[in-house]
Formats: sequence, C-alpha cells, structure tokens
Amino acid sequence: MDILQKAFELIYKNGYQATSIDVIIASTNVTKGAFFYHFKNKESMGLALIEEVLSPGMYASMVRPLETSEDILEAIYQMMEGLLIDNPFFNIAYGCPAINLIEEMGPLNEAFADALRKIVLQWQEAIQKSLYEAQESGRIAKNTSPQQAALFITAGYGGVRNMGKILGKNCYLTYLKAFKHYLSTLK
Amino acid sequence: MDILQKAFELIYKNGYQATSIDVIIASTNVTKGAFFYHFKNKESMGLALIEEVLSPGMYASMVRPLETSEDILEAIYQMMEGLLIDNPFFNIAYGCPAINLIEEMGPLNEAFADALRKIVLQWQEAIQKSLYEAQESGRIAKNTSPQQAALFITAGYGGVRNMGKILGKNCYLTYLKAFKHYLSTLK
DNA sequence: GTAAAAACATACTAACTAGTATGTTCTGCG
DNA sequence: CGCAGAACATACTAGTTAGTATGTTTTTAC
Repeated sequence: MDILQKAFELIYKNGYQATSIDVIIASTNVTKGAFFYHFKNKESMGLALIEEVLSPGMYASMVRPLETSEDILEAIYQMMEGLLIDNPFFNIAYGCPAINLIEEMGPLNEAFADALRKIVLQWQEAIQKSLYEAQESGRIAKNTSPQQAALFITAGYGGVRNMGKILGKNCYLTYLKAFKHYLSTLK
Repeated sequence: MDILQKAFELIYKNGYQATSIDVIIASTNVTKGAFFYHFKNKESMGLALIEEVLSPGMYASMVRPLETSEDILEAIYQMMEGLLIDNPFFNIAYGCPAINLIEEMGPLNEAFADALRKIVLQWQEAIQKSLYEAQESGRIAKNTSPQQAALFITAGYGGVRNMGKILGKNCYLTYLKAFKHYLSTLK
C-alpha cells in the first residue's frame, strides 16, 4: 500500500498531527474516498503505518544487526553507527521517526503508545539478551546489568536523535565517540 | 505575564502546534484582542515562552545544581535525579518541555531552534566545565573527554524523557542506576 | 452476461484555525 | 477636567481540518 509509505514520509518530516489527510492524498494519486475506504479514520492509518512501515524498518536496523555471535560490543556499536550515519532513509534534521512518534503521540493516544512500546521493548530486549549471553560466555565483564545497559543505550539513541535536530551532524559524531568509550567500559 | 505560564502548561501537555490560541485564551481570562496586543503572532508568543518561562526554569534545574566545588559526579547525579524524580512541575507522561519543543519545532522553525539550542549548549557547557575542572584538580580521571561526556549525558537525559512517555516511571529508576554506574567509570 | 459487492471518486459539512477590523475602556498627564 | 495613547474586548474572515453522503467504476461470482 503505497499511501502508507508516502504518509510515513510526510509524517516523518512534519509530525503526525500536522500532516493532514488532504495533504497525504494530494501527494499521492489517492482520493479521499479511497482513503476512507481503506482506513476507518486517521488514527487507524497511523497505527497501520506503525505496524507495516515503521516496525519492520526499525527491526531491520535495530535488532537484526545484533544477530551475530562474534564481538557483541562491536555489533552494538555498528548498529548505532548504522542507525545514525549510514541509514539513507533518515535525515538528521528530522530525527528518528519512531522517537518522533513517541514524543508526539505517546502521551495523547494509548494505541499509538502500545504499538511504539513494542518496538522499543523489542530493541531493548535484543540488546539485553546479547549482553547477557556475552557475559555468560565470558566475553565481557559481569559487573554491569544487561537490562540497565540496554536501557541506557537506547535512551542515548533517542536523546542524540533529538539533539541532532538542533545541533546537526557534529553531535552524532561526538556522541559516537563517547558511545564507543562507554561500550569499552563494559568489557 | 500569566498567559505565558498557562500557554506553557498547555503546550507542555499537548504540543505547540496542537495548542490553539483559542484554547489558550479560553483557559485564561484573556481575550483575543489582548493576546494579539501583546504578541505579534503565535510564533512570537512561543519564543517569549521559551525565553521567559522555559529557559529560566531549565537553567535552575540543569545548571545551578552544578555550581558546587565538592564532588562533581555526585552533583551531576543529583541534578539528573532532581530533573527526573524531584521536579514537581514535570510529569513523566509529558516528558520534558524543552525536549518536546526541540522534537516538534526544531526542524520546522529556525527561531525556535536557535532559542532551544542556547538552552542545550548552556547545559552541556556547564557539565563540560565541571568535568574539566575536576580533571584538572585531579578529582576524576583524565581518560574521558569532558565534551564527549557532557554530550553523552545530556543525550541520555533527552532519551529517557522520551522513553518515559511510554514506559513510565520504572524506566527512570532503571536509567538512574545505569547512569550512576556510568558516572563511576569517570572516576 | 449480469448482479452484487468491492474499490474507488466528488462534493459537501461542521468545527476549528490564525489572524484582523473595529470597536470600547482604562490610565496617566497637563 | 479632557484627551491621547495604552490596554484591552467583540465580531468577523478566509483557510483548513477530519469525516460523510452520495455517487460511479471496477472486479468477482455464478
């Protein structure tokens, strides 16, 4: 469904509430009748967008890079660098689409919050599991809680995405250096 | 100016664009004529709100707690705990008003971005300076860049504020534990 | 081939939006 | 007092919003 992809791009740049249905359909070749035939209302389109566009994309960038049995700290770093630097769909000025939606809709709509929470928890659990297994197999030290570290890492990501909107690419690069240093303390 | 305080509260909860002038004036005893007598337009009210309400409040919670010559790591931790837990004006579900505005308006309005960047840089520089001085006087190790650490710390704050919106208070508490552990690696 | 249902398209509506036009009231000053 | 400007108040406007009502076309089932 092409309309979800276009809606995703518009909402990524302008926010969910600020992106009107009229603008979405004007930028595709879909009429209002077709829109409301496929979606009960704007909210259900937003939820479909999270499920069908955002979630799969986030999973590919956040969780899959961790599916390695090699150096897990390196994998975590590569995942972060991939998200911040290499991802061609994201724009520093617009941040992360998932973080944006959490920020805007988390407090306003419980269904949005539920769908977004799933993405975040999935990511945290993947990091946590990786760290735990590395600890068990003796590849990294056991003096850090995997759960705490996973939350700490994901929080850092959300924050630097926010900061990048006003400070630009430089803060991504500085952040990555600090992040690498942090990861080295987990060894 | 009482209207700025009320507008601040409404925007904190609902976002800047989603808070209409009509709603602001309806929740105060100010009419539209008075509103547009005091502010050229909605944008200039938003900017006044940042300068006169948000900036002073943020400075008091973010920078002033660092004005100590004692244990700087403890001061940084207390600042973070004060921001996340003790601040009676903030609500976990609504996050941090400054972070919210950066997220929503940073990409859309250069004047907003400038005003918000000032707040963030002021905070980062205060942390950076504290860490640098502690390093110079030998109270903490010199193996970490104060600039990188300051950015890392502020990013973490923004991120956990975002995450708290969907994960609730528990993630604040877990974050603070991880944060304390991180600070201990700077010793 | 035709009837029914799916998949649209067009024109509308009621509520809301920032902002304006045009008034009125208050407040200090000579 | 009187009068000028500051400080409001009220009524309006043009544009936008999500959603609907009512159509038409396209596909599917038999």
